[in-house]
Amino acid sequence: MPQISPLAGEPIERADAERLAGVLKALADPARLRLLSLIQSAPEGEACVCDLTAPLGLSQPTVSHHLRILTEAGLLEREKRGVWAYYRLVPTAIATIADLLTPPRKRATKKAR
Amino acid sequence: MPQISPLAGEPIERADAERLAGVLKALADPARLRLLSLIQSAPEGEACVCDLTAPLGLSQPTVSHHLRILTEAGLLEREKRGVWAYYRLVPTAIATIADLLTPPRKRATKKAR
DNA sequence: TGCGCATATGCAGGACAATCGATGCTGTAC
DNA sequence: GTACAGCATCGATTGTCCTGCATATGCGCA
Repeated sequence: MPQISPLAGEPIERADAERLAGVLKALADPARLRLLSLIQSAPEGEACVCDLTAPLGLSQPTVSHHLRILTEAGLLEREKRGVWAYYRLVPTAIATIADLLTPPRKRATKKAR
Repeated sequence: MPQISPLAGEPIERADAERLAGVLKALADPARLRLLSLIQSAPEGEACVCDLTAPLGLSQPTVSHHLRILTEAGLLEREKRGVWAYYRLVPTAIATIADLLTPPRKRATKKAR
């Protein structure tokens, strides 16, 4: 995931706005939010495509499509084991996004970049 | 802004996913992120449309359109003073979104709902 | 009352995205 | 080797979104 300056503080640059919007766009879909939630709450914190189509009520190609978008956004990582493809959350990816949205709370305001 | 259950914890409901995606979709646009940033960093924490068109490089109707979307998402509030319309951030709106994305960190993990 | 400015709305075109069926690819089992 | 299961990709369709132009609305001022 690229380095992005936070939303708070001085006015955000155009390029930063586009990068942040790109990641947020990956998040801004009901199916993808449910995918993240399902994977995160799965037994080992991982799930394969066949486990995800039924709960979502979407076709397998569509689920694959959404998983691809989440992976390219840096939110998921993929591991192929046998015929199955296991997806899991990239550890701090979502928290990083949340931090970019939230103005610095406790810490001293440091001007990044 | 409607009550939404957080992304972490047990699998998110379809309706919650749609609500959260709705707000995120309002955020997931470069022009709107820059609008939020510009307004937040403006002198009094507020700005009128005429202050925002030039920095964005977009037409006035387009800026009005984006401000409308942000307002309807509960992220901005509008106050009409004379011929001008002043927009400011809804105090904790963005932080609330960030909290929904972030799993509980310091606190004991309590399964919400 | 009439004019001008700041903003909002309607409309349309072009670009992008979600979805699915069909198909290709790659391991596994027999 | 052959058949099958899981997954990714392709192509097509449908819908949604961003943007600007034209226009309407509303307010202040002379």
